[in-house]
Amino acid sequence: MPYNFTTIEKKWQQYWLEHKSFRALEPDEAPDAPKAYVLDMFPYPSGAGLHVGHPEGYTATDIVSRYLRMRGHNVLHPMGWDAFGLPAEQYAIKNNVHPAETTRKNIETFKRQIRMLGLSYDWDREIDTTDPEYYRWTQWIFLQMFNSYFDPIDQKAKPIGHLINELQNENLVVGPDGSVRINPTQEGLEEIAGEVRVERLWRELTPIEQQDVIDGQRLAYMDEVPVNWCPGLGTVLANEEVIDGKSEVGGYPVERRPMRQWMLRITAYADRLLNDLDTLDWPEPLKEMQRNWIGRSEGAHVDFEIAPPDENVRRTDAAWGEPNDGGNVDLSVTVFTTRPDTLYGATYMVLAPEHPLVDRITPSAHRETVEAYRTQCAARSERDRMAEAKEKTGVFIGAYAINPVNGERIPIYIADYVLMGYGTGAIMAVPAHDERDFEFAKKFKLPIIAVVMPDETWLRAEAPFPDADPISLATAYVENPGSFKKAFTGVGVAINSPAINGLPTPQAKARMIDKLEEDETGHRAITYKLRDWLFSRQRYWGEPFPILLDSEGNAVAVHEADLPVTLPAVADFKPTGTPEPPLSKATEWVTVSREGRTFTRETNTMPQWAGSCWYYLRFIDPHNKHRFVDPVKERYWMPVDLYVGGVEHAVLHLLYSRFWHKVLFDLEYVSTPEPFQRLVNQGLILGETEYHVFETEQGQPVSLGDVRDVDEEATETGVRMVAHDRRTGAKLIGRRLKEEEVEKVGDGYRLRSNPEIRVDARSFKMSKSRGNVVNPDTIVQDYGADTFRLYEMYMGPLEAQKPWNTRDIVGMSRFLNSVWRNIIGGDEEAPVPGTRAVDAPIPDALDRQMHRTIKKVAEDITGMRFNTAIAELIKLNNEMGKLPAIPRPLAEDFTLMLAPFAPHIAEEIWQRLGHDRSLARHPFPAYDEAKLTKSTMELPVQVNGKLRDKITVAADADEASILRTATSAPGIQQWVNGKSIKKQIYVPKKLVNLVVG
RNA sequence: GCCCCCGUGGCGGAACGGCAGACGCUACGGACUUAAAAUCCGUUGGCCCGCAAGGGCCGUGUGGGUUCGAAUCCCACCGGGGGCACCA
Repeated sequence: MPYNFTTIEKKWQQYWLEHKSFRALEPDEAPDAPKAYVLDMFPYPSGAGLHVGHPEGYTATDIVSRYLRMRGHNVLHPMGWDAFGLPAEQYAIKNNVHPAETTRKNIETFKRQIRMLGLSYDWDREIDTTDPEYYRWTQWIFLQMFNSYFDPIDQKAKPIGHLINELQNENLVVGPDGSVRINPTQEGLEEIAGEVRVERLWRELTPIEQQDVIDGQRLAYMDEVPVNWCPGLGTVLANEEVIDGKSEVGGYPVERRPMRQWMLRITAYADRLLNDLDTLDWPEPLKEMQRNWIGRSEGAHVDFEIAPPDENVRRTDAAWGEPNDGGNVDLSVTVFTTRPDTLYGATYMVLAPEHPLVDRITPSAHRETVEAYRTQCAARSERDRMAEAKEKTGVFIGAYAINPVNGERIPIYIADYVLMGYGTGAIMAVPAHDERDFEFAKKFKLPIIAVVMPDETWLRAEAPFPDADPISLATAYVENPGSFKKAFTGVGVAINSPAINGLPTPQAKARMIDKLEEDETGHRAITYKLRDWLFSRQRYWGEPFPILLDSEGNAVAVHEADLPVTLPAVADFKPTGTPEPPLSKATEWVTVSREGRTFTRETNTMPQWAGSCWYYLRFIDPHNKHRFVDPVKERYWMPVDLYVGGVEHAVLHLLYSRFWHKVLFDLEYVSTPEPFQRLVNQGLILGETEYHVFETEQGQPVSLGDVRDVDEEATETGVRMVAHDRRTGAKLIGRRLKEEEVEKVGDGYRLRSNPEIRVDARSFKMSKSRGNVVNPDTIVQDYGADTFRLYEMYMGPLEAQKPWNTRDIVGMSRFLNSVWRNIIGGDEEAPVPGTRAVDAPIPDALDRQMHRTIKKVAEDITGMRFNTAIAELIKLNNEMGKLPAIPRPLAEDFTLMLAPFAPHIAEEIWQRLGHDRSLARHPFPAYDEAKLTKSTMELPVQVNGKLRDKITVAADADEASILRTATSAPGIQQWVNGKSIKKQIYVPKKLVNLVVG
C-alpha cells in the first residue's frame, strides 16, 4: 500500500509557509552561525509554465540549502521573477492583452508550480524585476554608471566629478579623438620637443568641447552605432534574428542603419573581467567561453604612412580628396597585428569598407568603384557577410601605404573581411602567413613573400609536389610560397626580414616591437573582441531610462529623488513603425519641465538583462526603501556561495552582472570584486530517446549506413527527421518507431522486423514543436514531489546532459514507499499512527554501514553528487528492510539524511517518530570515525595484475604478515607454483599484487 | 576551420591509477491474485568448461604507449555534444 504523498506534501508545504521555516536570519539575529548564500538563476516566467529543466537546478540548490541549515548555517535561499522581456510583449501584441497582465498570470503559475516542489525558499524575499520598487534601483544603478567614468590611472570606475578634477590638475589630458589619457609628461605637454602635439589640456578646450569630453567618458553613454533596423516590424533586431537580409519573423527586409543608442562601457573592464576569472570556482569550460568572448590578443599597433596615389601627385592635390589639409598633417593608418614579426611580408593593406580614412585617400578615379563596393557591403548584414565568408571580395582604392620597416609602397584595398569594430579597422596583409590574406592575395594576384620558415613536416605536407628533399622544399617555399597549399601560420624562424632574420617567432615578435618603438612607428598593443554593450531597445516592456533629453538631445540624469521613472500604463504599446520607441506615444509622460526648462524623456527601454544584473543584491535586503542594499547586510551575505543555472547565460547574464558588480565595487557600494564565488551549470534534460527509420517516398526503408545529411525539418504540424540516400541522393523521411520495434545488435539499433535495416537512435532537446516536452505537473500528480525530486537528482551527474525517461521514475517511487514501509509500516491512515521503530541497539554491521552512509551522503551533498548520495540511501534502506523492526536511532538518522532530498515524507516520518517540531533545523547526523572501520579487512590479491583470490586479515596487520598470508592463499598457489615471485606490492588497505615470472 | 567537453551492459549511470558494471530501470523466473495491474522475492556484461559446487577466458569507441597494475595518465585516430567563427 503506497503512502499518501498528496496529503502529506500539501500538509508540510503549508506548515513551512505558516512557520516561515526557511526564513533567512538578519546578521544580528545569528551572530554565531556561518552564513551561506545559495542562489538559483531566477526564471523568466514564460506562458508555457515550468518545464522539467527548472526543477533540476532548483532541487539541487534546495538540497544544499536544507543540508546547510541542518548543519547550523544561516542560509539565504531566495526566489524571484525576471519578468521584463520580449515574449510577454509579443504575446501581448498578438492577443491585445497588456504585458503587465500576462506577466502577472505567468508569475502566478510559476509560483504555484515551484511551491508544489517543496523548495525551501524564503518567500518574504520574493522579488519581481517589473515592480517599480525594484526597478527604481535598476534605474539608480544605471545613473551611477551614467555619473561615472573609468579612470585610466587607477583602472577603476570613479565619479565623474573626479574626472573633472584630474583634467583640471592636468593629470589627465585629452587626445585628438576626444579620449582621455594619462598626461605623458608630468611637467606639461610643451616639453615634447619637435613633436606634433596631439594631446590637449583641459583649459585649452571650449566649454562645449569640455562637455563632450565628459559625456564621452561616462560608463553609460549614447553613441551612433549601426544596427539591424526592420521597418516591417518597427524595431531593431539582433543579428541572430536576421536571415538573408530579412527578418526571421515575417520575412520583412532589414536595413543596417546607424542609430543613436545607449551603450555601457564594458570594454573598460575587459582585463579585470578576464583576470578575475582565475579567482572563481566556476566550471573551466564556462570560464573558457568568457575568455574567448573577451578575446584578448597581444600584438602591436603599427603606423603606415599613406603615400601619394601617384609619384607626380602631391599630398595637397585635389586627388587626395576632401578635406584638403594643406599637406601639413601626416596621413597615416594604424593597423593592429599579433604577428609584428611578419611585417616584412606585408605586401598590401586592407581597410574596413567603413574606415573613415577611405574618403580622404581615395583618388577621384577610384571613387565610383569604392562607393559601389561600400554600398554592396552595407546592404548585407553581418550575418550574411559571415555566411559568404568563403569567397573573398574587395577593391583597390588607388592609394598606397609605406611599409615602415622597408619603405615599400604597398597598395591599399578595402574588403569586408576586415571589420571596423575590431582592432583599428585596418590590417597589414601578410599573405604568406595568414589564411585570409593568402586567399585574398591569390584571388587578386598580389605578391606573396615568405618571412617565416616553417618546419620540414609542414613543408612536406603542404608542398605542391611530392619532393622529399628538405633543401629543395625550403628553397621552393622561399621562392614561391604562393604555390603551397596554404599559408603557414605557425611559429618558425624569421627569414627575408633584415632586422630579425634567424630569430624564432616569439623572439622575433619581441625584437620587432622594440624596433618599432625605437623608430616611433609602432608600439606594443592589446586588443579585445569584446564590444561595448548596446543597452537600449525600442520596446515597451522594459525599464525606462532615468534620463531626460534637452532640446539639443543632450542627456541629463533624472534626480534620484524622482525615481522610479515608472513605465506609463499606456493602452497602446505596439511598435510605432518608425525607429521611435512605443513610449514616445505616451505624450504626457514624455514631456517634463524641470527648473523652468522643458525636457523630453528618453523613450528607449533597457534590455531584458538589466534587472538580472543585480537581483542577487536585492535579495539581501528586498524591502529597503532608502538604499538598493544595506551595506552591513551586503557585507554579511556577499558573495553568493553557490550559484546554479544553465550554461546558456555564459556570456550574457554571467558576464553582464560581473561587469555591473565591478562598477558597484569600484564605487564602494559592494564589498566583493566578484558576485558569484562558486558556480555550477546544470546539464540540459533532453526528451525521451527516439528511434527513427528513414524511408523513401514509397515507404522503402533505407539502412542508416546508406544515409547522409541527417537533419531536422519543420513542418506545419511539428518537426520531422529528414535525410538523403547516400547513393541516389533521394530525399528520405524519418518515421518514428516504437521502442519494441527496435533491437540492439552489435554497435547499433536495427528494425526487429528487418534486421538489415539500421535505425537512428537519439534524444532531442525538449521543444513544443517536437512534442516531447514533459510537464512537471503531471509527474508530481502521479508520483508526488518527493519522487520527482529524487528522480531528477538520480538521473546522473547534475552537470551532465541526460535524457528524460519516465519509466525510470518508478524506481524512486518504490524507494520512498519502501522507506515508509520500513519505518512506519502498514496503514498510514491509522488514527494514532504507529511506527516500526523500536528501542533497541543497531546491529554492528548495520551500524557501520549507517556511519559510512552519513559520511558519504554529507560529502556527496557538498560535492553536489546527488546521484551517488541517493544510491547510498537506497542501499541502507535495502538493509533496513531485512530487519524485523527498525532501531529508533537508525530510523531517525535515516530520516534526517533523507530530508534534504525528499523533505515532505521525511517531515512526516519525523513527526510520527514523536517529534513535534520540523526537522528543518535539526542537526544533520554526525558519523563516528571509529565506527567506519572493521577489526578485519578483506584484501584482493592479484598475480601479475589479475585478481586471483581474496584474503581476510586483521585491520592492523603488518605488511610482512599480510604478504605471507597472500602468498600462501589457496587460490594463489596454482599461479605462483613453479615460478619465482619477483616483486610483492602491498597498497595499504587496498590490495596485494604479486609479480611472478 | 579553431577551442572545450564526452564515448563503460538492453537503458540511466557507479568506480582517490588498485576487486569494472555500485544504485535504479528493463527483461526473465517465482510469490500474492479467479485474472491482470500494482506490490514483494530472486536472476540479469559476453563467451566457454561443469550434473553441480565451482572454475576459466574476453571485456570500459579503435590502435599504440607509460606502469607491478589503466575505464582512469600520455600519443594518434574514429564517433557524439557544445561554444566561437573572416577577431588580423
